[in-house]
Amino acid sequence: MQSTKELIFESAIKLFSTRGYQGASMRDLAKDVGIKESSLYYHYPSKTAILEAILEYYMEGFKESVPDKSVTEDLLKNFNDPVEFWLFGMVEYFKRQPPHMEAVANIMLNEMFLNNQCRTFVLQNMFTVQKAATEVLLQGLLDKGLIKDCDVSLIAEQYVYMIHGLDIETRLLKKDGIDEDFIRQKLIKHITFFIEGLK
Amino acid sequence: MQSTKELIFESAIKLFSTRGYQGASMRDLAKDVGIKESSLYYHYPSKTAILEAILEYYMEGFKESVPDKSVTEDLLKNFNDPVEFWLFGMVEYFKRQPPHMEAVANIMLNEMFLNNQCRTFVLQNMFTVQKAATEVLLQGLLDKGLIKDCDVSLIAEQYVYMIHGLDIETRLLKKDGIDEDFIRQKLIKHITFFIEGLK
DNA sequence: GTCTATAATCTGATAGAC
DNA sequence: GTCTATCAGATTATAGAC
Repeated sequence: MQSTKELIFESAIKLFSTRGYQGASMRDLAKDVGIKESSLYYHYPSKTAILEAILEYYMEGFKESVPDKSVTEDLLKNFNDPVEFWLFGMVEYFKRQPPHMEAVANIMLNEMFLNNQCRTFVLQNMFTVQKAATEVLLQGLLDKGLIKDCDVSLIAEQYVYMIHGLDIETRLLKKDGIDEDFIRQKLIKHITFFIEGLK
Repeated sequence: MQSTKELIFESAIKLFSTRGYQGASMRDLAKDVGIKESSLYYHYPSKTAILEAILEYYMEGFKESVPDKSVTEDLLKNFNDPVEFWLFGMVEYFKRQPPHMEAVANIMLNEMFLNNQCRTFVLQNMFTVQKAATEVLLQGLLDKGLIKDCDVSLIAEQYVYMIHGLDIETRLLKKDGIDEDFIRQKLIKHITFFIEGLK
C-alpha cells in the first residue's frame, strides 16, 4: 500500500515528464492523485520541492547504477568476445535501474536548458561520469587483448556522444509510439558496430 | 531600421530560448521589446502564433543550409584529404546559417519533448535529413577513393548521433559560459578522429 | 491528513480611445 | 500602431475547520 506522499511523487514524475515542469500545475497533480490541491502542501512545501525530490531520487539512482570497476573486471572474465561482453553488460545495466528512471531522465532532458541543477547534473553525470565508466570498460577489454590498441579516452567520449544521440532519438520515437523492438534492434546494431570496429 | 514585428520576433527568440516557451510570458516579451502587452496582438494574433513563426523560420533556414549534392561534388574536387574536406565543409555550413539559428535550435531542443511540431521536425530533419546529407558526403569520399570501403548508411547514422551528443553538450557548456574556443577544438578533434578512422 | 475557502498574483487576450 | 483599462481564468500557496 502506497502512502499519499508516494502517490504524489509518482504522479509528479508522470506529469512533469509528459507535460514539462511548468506545463503541469499543482491542480493537475492533485486531480491525478485524487486529492485537493491544498492537501499536496501537507506532504511537500512547494512545487519546486517536489521537483527537487524527484531530481535527488534520480541522482542517487544514477550513481548506484554506474558499473563498478571490480564488478566489471569480474564480469569480463566470463567473456572472450567484446561485443557479447558489452551487450550483456548493457542489459545488466538496464536491469539494475530503479523504477521510473526512464521518465525521470525525461524530466532531466526536458529541463536541462532551463534548470541549472538539471544542466549541471547532465553535464557531470550523463557525460563525464558515463565517459569515465566507458573508459574503464574499454581499458578492461584492452588489457585482456580483446580490442586493438587505441585512444581509450577519445573513443569513450565518442561512444558516449553516440549513445546520447541515440538516446534522444529513442525518446522522441517512443513519444511517437514507434515499436520498442525496432528501437532495441537499432541500439544493438549500433553498439555492435561500434565495438566490432575496435577489435 | 527594424520594424516592431521584427523586434518582437527577435525578442521572442531570445526569451523562448533562455526561459522556455511556457516560462516566457507575453508580459516579459512586451517589456523586453519596450511596448505594452496589447500592442503585441496587433502584430501577432496569439502567443502560439509567435512560436509558429519562429519554428517556420527555423525550418526554412535549416532546409536551405543542408548541403546540396552537386555543390558537394564540386567542392570535393578541390580536396585530396577527407578530413580537410570535412572540416572545410563544416565551416562553410556554419557560415551559411541564417541569423539566430543557434538560439532557435535551442527552442527546438527545449520543446521537442513537449511540442509535437518540434518533435517531428527534430526527428525528420535533425536526424533523418542530416543522415541523408552525411551519406552523400561519405559516398562522394568513397567514390573518389579517399576513404576505405564501408557501410555508408550505418556510419552516417553513427556520425549524426555523435554530432548530436556533442551538440547537446556544447549547448549546455555554453550556458555555463565555457570558453567557446575550447568547445570548437573539441568538435574539431572528434570530427578529425571520426573521419580519420575511415581512411 | 484532508477538506473548504480564499488570498495574491500572473496568464493570454480583447475593447475601444487616440 | 500604440495606448489604457479590463476581463476571465489559472497559478502557487495559506488559514483554519474537521
